[in-house]
Amino acid sequence: MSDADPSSDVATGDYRTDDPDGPEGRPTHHAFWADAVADEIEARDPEEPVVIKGGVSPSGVAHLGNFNEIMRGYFVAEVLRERGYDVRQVFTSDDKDPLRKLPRKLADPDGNIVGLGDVDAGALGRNLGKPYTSIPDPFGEADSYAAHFANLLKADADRLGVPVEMLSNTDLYADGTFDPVVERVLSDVENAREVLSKYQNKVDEEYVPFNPVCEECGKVTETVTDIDLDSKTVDYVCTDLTVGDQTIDGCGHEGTATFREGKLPWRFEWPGQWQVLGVDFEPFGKDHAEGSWPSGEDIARNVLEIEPPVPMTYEWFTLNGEALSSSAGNIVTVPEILELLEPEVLRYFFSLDPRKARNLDLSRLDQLVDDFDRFERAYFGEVEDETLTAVAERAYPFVVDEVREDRVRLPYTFAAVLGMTDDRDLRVQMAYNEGHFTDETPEWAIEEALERVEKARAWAEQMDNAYNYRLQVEMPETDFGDDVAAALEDLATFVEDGHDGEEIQGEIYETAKRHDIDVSDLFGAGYRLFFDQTQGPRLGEFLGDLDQQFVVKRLRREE
RNA sequence: GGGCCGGUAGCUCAGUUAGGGAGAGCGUCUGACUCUUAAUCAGACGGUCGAGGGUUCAAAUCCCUUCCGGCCCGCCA
Repeated sequence: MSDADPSSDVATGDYRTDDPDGPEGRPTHHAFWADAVADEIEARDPEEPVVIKGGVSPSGVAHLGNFNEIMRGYFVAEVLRERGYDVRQVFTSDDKDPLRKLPRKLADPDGNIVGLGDVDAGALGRNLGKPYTSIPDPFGEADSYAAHFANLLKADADRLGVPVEMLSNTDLYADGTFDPVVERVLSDVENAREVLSKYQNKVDEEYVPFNPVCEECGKVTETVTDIDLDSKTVDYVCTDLTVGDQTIDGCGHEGTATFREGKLPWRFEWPGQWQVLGVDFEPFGKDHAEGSWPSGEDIARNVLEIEPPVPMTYEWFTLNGEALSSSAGNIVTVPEILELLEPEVLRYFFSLDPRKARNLDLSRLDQLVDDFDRFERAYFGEVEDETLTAVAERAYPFVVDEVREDRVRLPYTFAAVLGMTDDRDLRVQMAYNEGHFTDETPEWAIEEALERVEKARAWAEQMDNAYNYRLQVEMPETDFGDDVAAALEDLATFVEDGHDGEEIQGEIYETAKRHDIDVSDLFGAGYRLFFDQTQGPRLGEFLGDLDQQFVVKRLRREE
């Protein structure tokens, strides 16, 4: 590609494999995007282990969007492993970056979002400008602010069953891993300037692409006054750091730093990671597609003289129709979403085409789960949809921990109905009655299916939606007319005589007719008695599943 | 202003590489089940494929123009 041209055929997210040397002489079509990416990596004949990287700057909250960095790479890693490659998936925490401004929200060690007011904000404020790894963990548990954040991400990756190796940029500088890159950039500083200046206006003849950490105040500095390649040190002045419209004061100290006591600016650091880690593939958000990627590619080739990794741009997704924003509170974390659905459903979400911006609508999680269930059935050949089946055949095994055909999925909204009662036996019975379980269903499948009930129940409660009904253990307050009361008594007798749910459902209509009351009034009375609401699930069949004596007593309004 | 990506049914999306029948699920409506009440079953409705033009025997798909949304084009990451 043209060096000055920021557009790139690969960075656009167009990952068709188009290898002119391919034996077929034309692109191979893949149903699953990760296969196409894997083709591209394979075509480069990579050394093993193949390295797949992701990375972010530790911001304070590990939200679902950050997970693109891990999950997109995960699918490519799995495809390559299946093809017989040894694959190493790494995640770099860009933790030598300075804290530039106070985060408005943080995640506590359990992943819960808390405000700045819940921690010592003053202590954080005094650390502005220092590397994240030099700042104490606001929650006092991890080694540093950066470590706290990295722990959260690692825990989330574990929850999703993704084996990823966490790497600290700070460590990579400290242990000398980055030495060759820093030496290269600083020994060829004019060329480095020239390349970067195509992308950044601020690069002038004074610009030195290295930011020493001030030995006096600990802040990341920007003013290098001299480079000594022989002793591998730079001289610097700790000047003010401008961040947007804010200024972080420098201490004015003049000192000398080794190549390990500072950091490269991001535009060099990223390609530097590719070099020292031997990165073969890296997904990145669309914000990088037209900024860092073109410059990174250029720097890799023309400053470091390495081949950049296969890139892939992923679209951002929105949450409930709005951009993810921790400051605006429009955020969801992995632990939060795992309260509402199973890990495999979340993995499925990330297996979808990365080019498409997707909206994660929590109020319609049932749709996502239904889609997953259908995807799963397609894998087992139970869906008449060739396209979906083709994708499922490739992607499904990477989405679930284990492929097991006997698995039972209760439809999510049905699971929400089961969640109206805490009685496990009742839940199982209702699922039997609906044919989701049979005598053939293994016990483990029942156990796993029931886990979705807890998720769907949490969803119904959090969304306070049409499934948020609770079977009332205590008798609700009622105020029925004589005719309704008489009808309820009739119904109680009917139930007492022993009838199944279907019969009870029919009898509700009959009883209402006999007593010359509106059917809706009788249903309303039933919903009041059992749910303390004006509506609810299909009443007769629900009652048929409950304990008979309980139903009879409740209909008679006895405690 | 320039560039990149996206726009297909009410919702969520597949289909766009390599031109040929406009699709799925959910929702909605109707009906069935002794039954207006969210878990069953059947059927139907529903889209000028963002818009306009071009190429073609044939365009959601290729080309041009254009509208809308997101992102990049300061610094930083």
